[in-house]
Amino acid sequence: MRKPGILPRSFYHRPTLEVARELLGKTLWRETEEGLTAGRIVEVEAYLGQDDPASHAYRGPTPRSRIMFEDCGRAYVYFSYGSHCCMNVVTERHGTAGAVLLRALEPIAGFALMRRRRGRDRREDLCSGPGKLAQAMGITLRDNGADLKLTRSTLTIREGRIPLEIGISPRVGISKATDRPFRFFERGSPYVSRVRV
DNA sequence: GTAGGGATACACT
DNA sequence: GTGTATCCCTACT
Repeated sequence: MRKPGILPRSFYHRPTLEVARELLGKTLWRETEEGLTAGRIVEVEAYLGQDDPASHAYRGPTPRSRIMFEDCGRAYVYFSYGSHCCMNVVTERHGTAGAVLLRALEPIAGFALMRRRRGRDRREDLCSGPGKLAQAMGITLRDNGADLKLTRSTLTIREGRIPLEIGISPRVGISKATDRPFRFFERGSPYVSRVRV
């Protein structure tokens, strides 16, 4: 399969909310020994730094959140609720924390492999949530820090078809700063996570 | 509606 | 070093 061009550093080196909105429609590509999987980003959430109580970076850098303060265009992967990994994309300049959580993908390649990893058949069940998409793409804590901008990387973000209409809502699954409209999704997509808006 | 699961951060000793 | 509250969730009932 022919792959689109990789997003450059300048794409990530901007305010997090801007990057979050523009990540919609871009494509995430993953290559492993098992094969290729890819999906189009249809739902994201922005997490800021010191100003954002819902962010892992809120209390400054820790061993886990350190990467959010560093080089942009890398993956921040964390382990959650005992069984799932979630993938974020680091934004902003070095020293300023920011990341965009990838919440849902529209599968575009490697359907069989995604189904095998997920143990689910329906396309809507493969990547419709942050834990689900990490599982479908084979993303684990070992991918924490992976550079998404390098051709030789097995995890990359590339160009894609931009959405017709973008929806905005508060973030889900958080207990602090629940009023901020930091969730962006492709309106009408059957592949977004099934949470109330 | 809720069980499950493990890493993380921080308050303590 | 130990205790414990929390968590950017999923799958099942």
